[in-house]
Amino acid sequence: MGFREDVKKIKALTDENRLAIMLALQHGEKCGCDLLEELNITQPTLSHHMKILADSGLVDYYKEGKWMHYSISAKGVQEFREMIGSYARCDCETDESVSCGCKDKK
Amino acid sequence: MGFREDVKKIKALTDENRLAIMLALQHGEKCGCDLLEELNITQPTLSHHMKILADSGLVDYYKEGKWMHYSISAKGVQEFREMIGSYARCDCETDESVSCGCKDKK
DNA sequence: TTGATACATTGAAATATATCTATGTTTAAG
DNA sequence: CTTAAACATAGATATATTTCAATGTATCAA
Repeated sequence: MGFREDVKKIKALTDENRLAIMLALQHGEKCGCDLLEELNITQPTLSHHMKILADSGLVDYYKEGKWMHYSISAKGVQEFREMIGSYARCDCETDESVSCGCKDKK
Repeated sequence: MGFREDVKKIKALTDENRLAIMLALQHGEKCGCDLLEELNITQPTLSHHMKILADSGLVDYYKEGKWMHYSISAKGVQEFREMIGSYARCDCETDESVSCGCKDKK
């Protein structure tokens, strides 16, 4: 099973700075220097985090002159949420034959 | 902001064994000894992982005699997915005024 | 009470991660 | 060609995480 790849993608969101970056990109594209001003971290640390977010597919980017432009990847986000859903789900919702007791807790 | 707590919850799913456990619980409640037979890990390691999953709220449990019974928490899963959605999302979907370019990539 | 089963806790070792300083690369302006 | 800005890479350090062996606790059966 491809757990390793999924773990790698989920780890993209297990850092406070990377969560802050996701929120910072929520309203549109930004360059690294913009992000640097919002996050109390050094430039190499930002570079490290952006590489992880880009590798995960959650963030798109392109280079323009000296600037790296980052943005949320709608496709990456959708795939990410579907992947999360494959683990964080409850079959009770759709399958009457299972008996994990979820319905009792609603 | 409460990034720290969210990071802690997301970390619940950043381990191959814990993902395997979530799948193993997908079709209903199981005890620790059942899970032990499916996962090539020792009992203390399973205990460690179950504590993390339980703390995250994704997994419910109750003790019955010698056995610990574990199951997916429908409520926990729903809250988890909503939390993930607050970071892994794209405002383009619902807000025409933003310009992160998501639409172009669909 | 004794022994066995299920599970938790402790402590140690190996590995992974986040962060910084220092330095390198690329681009553009003067 | 120089310089400065934006970003990447390398190396070091501190911290976190995973895992296991050893041990402790609780429950139940004989």
